[in-house]
Amino acid sequence: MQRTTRQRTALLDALERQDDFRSAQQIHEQLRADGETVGLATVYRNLQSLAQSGGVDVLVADDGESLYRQCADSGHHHHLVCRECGRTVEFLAPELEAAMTAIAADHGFTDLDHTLEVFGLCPEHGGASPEAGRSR
Amino acid sequence: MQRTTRQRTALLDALERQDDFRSAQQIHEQLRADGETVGLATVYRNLQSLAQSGGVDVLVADDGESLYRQCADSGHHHHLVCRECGRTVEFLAPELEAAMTAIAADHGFTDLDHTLEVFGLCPEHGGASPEAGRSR
DNA sequence: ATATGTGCAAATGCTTTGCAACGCC
DNA sequence: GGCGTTGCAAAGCATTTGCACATAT
Repeated sequence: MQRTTRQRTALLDALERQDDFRSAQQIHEQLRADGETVGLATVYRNLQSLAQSGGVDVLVADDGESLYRQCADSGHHHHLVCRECGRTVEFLAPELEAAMTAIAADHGFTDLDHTLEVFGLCPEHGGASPEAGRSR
Repeated sequence: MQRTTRQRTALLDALERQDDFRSAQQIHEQLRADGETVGLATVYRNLQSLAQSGGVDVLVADDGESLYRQCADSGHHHHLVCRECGRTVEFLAPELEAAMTAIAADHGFTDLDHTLEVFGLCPEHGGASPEAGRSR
Protein backbone atom coordinates (compact mmCIF):
# COMPACT_ATOMS: atom_id res chain seq x y z
CA MET A 1 0.00 0.00 0.00
CA GLN A 2 2.89 2.36 -0.53
CA ARG A 3 4.27 2.26 -4.01
CA THR A 4 7.65 3.45 -5.11
CA THR A 5 6.92 6.19 -7.57
CA ARG A 6 9.32 8.52 -9.29
CA GLN A 7 7.73 11.43 -7.42
CA ARG A 8 7.97 9.95 -3.97
CA THR A 9 11.56 8.95 -4.58
CA ALA A 10 12.43 12.45 -5.71
CA LEU A 11 10.78 13.91 -2.64
CA LEU A 12 12.60 11.62 -0.25
CA ASP A 13 15.80 12.45 -2.02
CA ALA A 14 15.22 16.17 -1.68
CA LEU A 15 14.44 15.77 1.99
CA GLU A 16 17.59 13.81 2.49
CA ARG A 17 19.67 16.54 0.97
CA GLN A 18 17.97 19.26 2.96
CA ASP A 19 18.89 19.90 6.57
CA ASP A 20 16.62 22.83 7.38
CA PHE A 21 12.90 23.08 7.93
CA ARG A 22 11.18 23.91 4.67
CA SER A 23 7.60 24.53 3.62
CA ALA A 24 5.81 22.21 1.21
CA GLN A 25 5.93 24.92 -1.40
CA GLN A 26 9.65 25.49 -0.98
CA ILE A 27 10.26 21.78 -1.33
CA HIS A 28 8.12 21.76 -4.43
CA GLU A 29 10.17 24.59 -5.91
CA GLN A 30 13.34 22.73 -5.04
CA LEU A 31 12.14 19.67 -6.91
CA ARG A 32 11.28 21.76 -9.93
CA ALA A 33 14.68 23.39 -9.78
CA ASP A 34 16.23 19.92 -9.71
CA GLY A 35 14.44 19.21 -12.93
CA GLU A 36 11.84 16.93 -11.42
CA THR A 37 8.23 17.20 -12.49
CA VAL A 38 6.09 16.75 -9.44
CA GLY A 39 2.70 18.25 -8.76
CA LEU A 40 2.29 20.45 -5.73
CA ALA A 41 -0.64 18.36 -4.54
CA THR A 42 1.55 15.30 -4.69
CA VAL A 43 4.16 16.97 -2.53
CA TYR A 44 1.50 17.82 0.01
CA ARG A 45 0.04 14.34 -0.04
CA ASN A 46 3.36 12.65 0.39
CA LEU A 47 4.58 15.00 3.09
CA GLN A 48 1.37 14.36 4.92
CA SER A 49 1.74 10.62 4.84
CA LEU A 50 5.41 10.87 5.71
CA ALA A 51 4.58 13.06 8.66
CA GLN A 52 2.01 10.58 9.84
CA SER A 53 4.39 7.68 9.59
CA GLY A 54 7.08 9.63 11.38
CA GLY A 55 9.28 9.86 8.33
CA VAL A 56 9.53 13.61 8.67
CA ASP A 57 9.06 16.12 11.44
CA VAL A 58 6.50 18.87 11.06
CA LEU A 59 6.76 22.27 12.62
CA VAL A 60 3.88 24.74 12.46
CA ALA A 61 5.22 28.26 12.04
CA ASP A 62 3.58 31.19 13.76
CA ASP A 63 1.82 32.14 10.56
CA GLY A 64 0.28 28.69 10.38
CA GLU A 65 2.44 27.38 7.58
CA SER A 66 3.76 23.85 8.05
CA LEU A 67 7.47 23.23 7.77
CA TYR A 68 8.99 19.82 7.14
CA ARG A 69 12.32 18.23 7.83
CA GLN A 70 13.77 14.77 7.84
CA CYS A 71 15.37 14.35 11.25
CA ALA A 72 18.26 12.17 12.24
CA ASP A 73 16.63 10.98 15.42
CA SER A 74 13.47 9.14 14.51
CA GLY A 75 12.24 9.19 18.07
CA HIS A 76 10.72 11.97 20.10
CA HIS A 77 12.91 15.06 20.27
CA HIS A 78 12.81 18.82 20.04
CA HIS A 79 14.45 21.51 17.97
CA LEU A 80 16.65 24.47 18.53
CA VAL A 81 16.26 26.54 15.40
CA CYS A 82 18.19 29.56 14.22
CA ARG A 83 15.63 32.15 13.26
CA GLU A 84 18.10 33.71 10.91
CA CYS A 85 19.21 30.76 8.79
CA GLY A 86 16.98 27.88 9.78
CA ARG A 87 19.89 25.86 11.07
CA THR A 88 18.53 23.18 13.33
CA VAL A 89 19.85 21.25 16.29
CA GLU A 90 17.89 18.32 17.63
CA PHE A 91 17.88 17.67 21.32
CA LEU A 92 16.35 15.42 23.90
CA ALA A 93 15.16 16.69 27.23
CA PRO A 94 13.93 13.88 29.46
CA GLU A 95 13.57 16.18 32.45
CA LEU A 96 11.25 18.39 30.50
CA GLU A 97 9.12 15.47 29.45
CA ALA A 98 8.89 14.29 33.02
CA ALA A 99 8.01 17.69 34.39
CA MET A 100 5.34 18.28 31.78
CA THR A 101 3.85 14.86 32.32
CA ALA A 102 3.71 15.51 36.04
CA ILE A 103 1.99 18.84 35.62
CA ALA A 104 -0.55 17.37 33.24
CA ALA A 105 -1.21 14.47 35.57
CA ASP A 106 -1.75 16.91 38.41
CA HIS A 107 -4.67 18.31 36.50
CA GLY A 108 -6.06 15.01 35.34
CA PHE A 109 -5.22 15.47 31.69
CA THR A 110 -4.58 12.39 29.57
CA ASP A 111 -3.61 11.49 26.04
CA LEU A 112 -0.86 14.06 26.19
CA ASP A 113 1.09 15.64 23.44
CA HIS A 114 3.19 18.77 23.40
CA THR A 115 5.09 21.19 21.26
CA LEU A 116 8.40 22.58 22.35
CA GLU A 117 10.59 24.49 19.99
CA VAL A 118 13.37 26.85 20.86
CA PHE A 119 14.31 29.68 18.56
CA GLY A 120 17.43 31.76 18.73
CA LEU A 121 20.47 32.87 16.79
CA CYS A 122 23.12 30.30 16.02
CA PRO A 123 26.82 31.11 16.58
CA GLU A 124 27.06 32.28 12.98
CA HIS A 125 24.33 34.86 13.37
CA GLY A 126 24.31 35.85 16.99
CA GLY A 127 27.75 37.41 17.29
CA ALA A 128 28.27 41.01 16.31
CA SER A 129 24.91 41.99 14.90
CA PRO A 130 22.77 43.47 17.63
CA GLU A 131 19.00 43.75 17.36
CA ALA A 132 18.49 41.06 14.81
CA GLY A 133 15.01 41.54 13.48
CA ARG A 134 12.37 38.95 14.11
CA SER A 135 12.12 37.03 10.95
CA ARG A 136 9.46 34.54 11.40
CA MET B 1 -5.42 55.93 19.37
CA GLN B 2 -7.64 53.31 20.87
CA ARG B 3 -11.27 54.28 20.96
CA THR B 4 -13.85 52.73 23.17
CA THR B 5 -16.33 51.33 20.72
CA ARG B 6 -19.35 49.21 21.41
CA GLN B 7 -17.71 46.36 19.51
CA ARG B 8 -14.41 46.46 21.34
CA THR B 9 -16.17 46.62 24.66
CA ALA B 10 -18.31 43.63 23.77
CA LEU B 11 -15.23 41.69 22.72
CA LEU B 12 -13.35 42.44 25.90
CA ASP B 13 -16.40 41.47 27.85
CA ALA B 14 -16.69 38.17 26.05
CA LEU B 15 -13.03 37.45 26.64
CA GLU B 16 -13.43 38.21 30.29
CA ARG B 17 -16.27 35.76 30.61
CA GLN B 18 -14.44 33.09 28.69
CA ASP B 19 -11.79 30.99 30.35
CA ASP B 20 -10.83 28.73 27.47
CA PHE B 21 -8.80 29.22 24.34
CA ARG B 22 -11.17 30.05 21.51
CA SER B 23 -10.77 30.79 17.84
CA ALA B 24 -11.67 34.16 16.42
CA GLN B 25 -14.64 32.60 14.72
CA GLN B 26 -15.91 30.98 17.89
CA ILE B 27 -15.63 34.28 19.70
CA HIS B 28 -17.50 35.94 16.90
CA GLU B 29 -20.29 33.38 17.17
CA GLN B 30 -20.40 33.91 20.89
CA LEU B 31 -20.88 37.62 20.42
CA ARG B 32 -23.68 37.03 17.96
CA ALA B 33 -25.30 34.61 20.38
CA ASP B 34 -25.10 37.30 23.03
CA GLY B 35 -27.08 39.53 20.76
CA GLU B 36 -24.15 41.75 19.80
CA THR B 37 -23.68 42.80 16.22
CA VAL B 38 -19.99 42.70 15.45
CA GLY B 39 -18.37 41.99 12.14
CA LEU B 40 -16.00 39.06 11.90
CA ALA B 41 -13.29 41.28 10.47
CA THR B 42 -13.62 43.54 13.47
CA VAL B 43 -13.15 40.61 15.81
CA TYR B 44 -10.00 39.66 13.94
CA ARG B 45 -8.68 43.18 13.93
CA ASN B 46 -9.25 43.71 17.62
CA LEU B 47 -7.89 40.34 18.63
CA GLN B 48 -4.80 41.11 16.64
CA SER B 49 -4.16 44.40 18.36
CA LEU B 50 -4.94 42.89 21.73
CA ALA B 51 -2.48 40.11 21.08
CA GLN B 52 0.18 42.61 20.14
CA SER B 53 -0.34 44.67 23.25
CA GLY B 54 -0.27 41.58 25.40
CA GLY B 55 -3.91 41.85 26.32
CA VAL B 56 -4.56 38.30 25.23
CA ASP B 57 -2.47 35.19 24.71
CA VAL B 58 -2.38 33.60 21.29
CA LEU B 59 -1.57 30.05 20.54
CA VAL B 60 -1.41 28.40 17.17
CA ALA B 61 -3.17 25.05 17.04
CA ASP B 62 -1.76 22.14 15.08
CA ASP B 63 -4.08 22.88 12.20
CA GLY B 64 -2.76 26.42 12.04
CA GLU B 65 -5.83 28.07 13.54
CA SER B 66 -5.10 30.81 16.09
CA LEU B 67 -6.70 30.54 19.50
CA TYR B 68 -7.11 33.42 21.90
CA ARG B 69 -7.52 33.73 25.62
CA GLN B 70 -7.28 36.38 28.26
CA CYS B 71 -4.84 34.95 30.81
CA ALA B 72 -4.70 35.58 34.52
CA ASP B 73 -0.93 35.69 34.65
CA SER B 74 0.29 38.50 32.47
CA GLY B 75 3.87 37.30 32.65
CA HIS B 76 5.62 34.45 30.93
CA HIS B 77 3.85 31.14 31.38
CA HIS B 78 2.72 28.08 29.50
CA HIS B 79 -0.55 26.27 28.87
CA LEU B 80 -2.02 22.87 29.32
CA VAL B 81 -4.93 22.84 26.89
CA CYS B 82 -7.75 20.36 26.33
CA ARG B 83 -7.89 19.44 22.67
CA GLU B 84 -11.57 18.77 22.95
CA CYS B 85 -12.97 21.78 24.78
CA GLY B 86 -10.17 24.30 25.01
CA ARG B 87 -10.14 24.20 28.79
CA THR B 88 -6.86 25.70 29.92
CA VAL B 89 -4.51 25.51 32.87
CA GLU B 90 -1.67 27.98 33.10
CA PHE B 91 1.59 26.86 34.57
CA LEU B 92 5.09 28.05 35.23
CA ALA B 93 8.06 25.79 34.80
CA PRO B 94 11.29 27.42 35.86
CA GLU B 95 13.22 24.16 35.57
CA LEU B 96 12.15 23.88 31.97
CA GLU B 97 13.28 27.38 31.23
CA ALA B 98 16.62 26.69 32.81
CA ALA B 99 17.13 23.41 30.99
CA MET B 100 16.27 24.93 27.66
CA THR B 101 18.56 27.85 28.24
CA ALA B 102 21.36 25.48 29.10
CA ILE B 103 20.85 23.39 26.01
CA ALA B 104 20.78 26.43 23.79
CA ALA B 105 23.91 27.78 25.40
CA ASP B 106 25.63 24.45 24.78
CA HIS B 107 25.15 25.04 21.11
CA GLY B 108 26.13 28.67 21.17
CA PHE B 109 22.68 29.98 20.43
CA THR B 110 21.71 33.37 21.76
CA ASP B 111 18.74 35.71 21.84
CA LEU B 112 16.50 32.82 22.81
CA ASP B 113 12.79 32.48 22.66
CA HIS B 114 10.61 29.41 22.86
CA THR B 115 7.14 27.98 22.55
CA LEU B 116 5.87 25.31 24.88
CA GLU B 117 2.28 24.19 24.94
CA VAL B 118 0.90 20.93 26.21
CA PHE B 119 -2.24 19.45 24.71
CA GLY B 120 -4.32 16.64 26.08
CA LEU B 121 -7.78 15.67 27.17
CA CYS B 122 -9.11 17.19 30.35
CA PRO B 123 -10.82 14.98 32.95
CA GLU B 124 -14.17 15.71 31.32
CA HIS B 125 -13.11 14.44 27.94
CA GLY B 126 -10.50 11.85 28.60
CA GLY B 127 -12.64 9.17 30.18
CA ALA B 128 -14.33 6.27 28.44
CA SER B 129 -15.97 8.71 26.12
CA PRO B 130 -16.58 7.03 22.76
CA GLU B 131 -16.04 10.39 21.12
CA ALA B 132 -12.40 10.54 22.15
CA GLY B 133 -10.96 8.71 19.21
CA ARG B 134 -8.84 11.42 17.70
CA SER B 135 -5.34 11.71 19.10
CA ARG B 136 -3.61 13.62 16.42
C1' DA C 1 -14.39 68.15 12.64
C1' DT C 2 -11.63 64.39 11.87
C1' DA C 3 -8.94 60.59 12.58
C1' DT C 4 -10.27 55.81 13.82
C1' DG C 5 -13.01 51.99 13.79
C1' DT C 6 -16.38 49.12 11.36
C1' DG C 7 -18.82 46.22 7.85
C1' DC C 8 -18.96 43.87 3.84
C1' DA C 9 -17.25 41.53 0.29
C1' DA C 10 -13.43 40.51 -2.44
C1' DA C 11 -8.85 38.90 -2.22
C1' DT C 12 -4.95 36.03 -0.16
C1' DG C 13 -2.32 32.14 0.87
C1' DC C 14 -1.85 27.50 2.35
C1' DT C 15 -3.80 23.15 1.99
C1' DT C 16 -7.22 19.72 0.49
C1' DT C 17 -10.09 17.28 -2.80
C1' DG C 18 -12.78 15.48 -6.99
C1' DC C 19 -11.92 13.02 -10.80
C1' DA C 20 -9.81 11.16 -14.93
C1' DA C 21 -5.43 9.62 -16.52
C1' DC C 22 -1.36 7.01 -15.22
C1' DG C 23 1.84 3.48 -13.86
C1' DC C 24 3.74 0.31 -10.04
C1' DC C 25 3.07 -4.46 -8.45
C1' DG D 1 -5.26 -5.70 -14.88
C1' DG D 2 -6.21 -3.52 -10.65
C1' DC D 3 -5.63 -0.30 -7.38
C1' DG D 4 -2.74 3.03 -5.31
C1' DT D 5 -0.87 7.62 -7.28
C1' DT D 6 -0.65 11.71 -9.71
C1' DG D 7 -2.05 16.22 -11.89
C1' DC D 8 -4.74 19.87 -12.49
C1' DA D 9 -7.90 22.86 -11.29
C1' DA D 10 -11.55 23.85 -8.32
C1' DA D 11 -12.92 24.04 -3.61
C1' DG D 12 -12.05 25.02 1.39
C1' DC D 13 -10.62 27.60 5.32
C1' DA D 14 -8.85 30.98 8.28
C1' DT D 15 -7.38 35.42 7.94
C1' DT D 16 -6.48 39.93 5.65
C1' DT D 17 -7.58 43.98 3.10
C1' DG D 18 -9.80 47.87 0.15
C1' DC D 19 -13.10 51.19 0.58
C1' DA D 20 -17.13 53.75 1.80
C1' DC D 21 -19.65 54.74 5.85
C1' DA D 22 -20.23 55.41 10.80
C1' DT D 23 -18.70 57.31 15.18
C1' DA D 24 -15.88 58.30 19.39
C1' DT D 25 -13.45 62.20 21.10
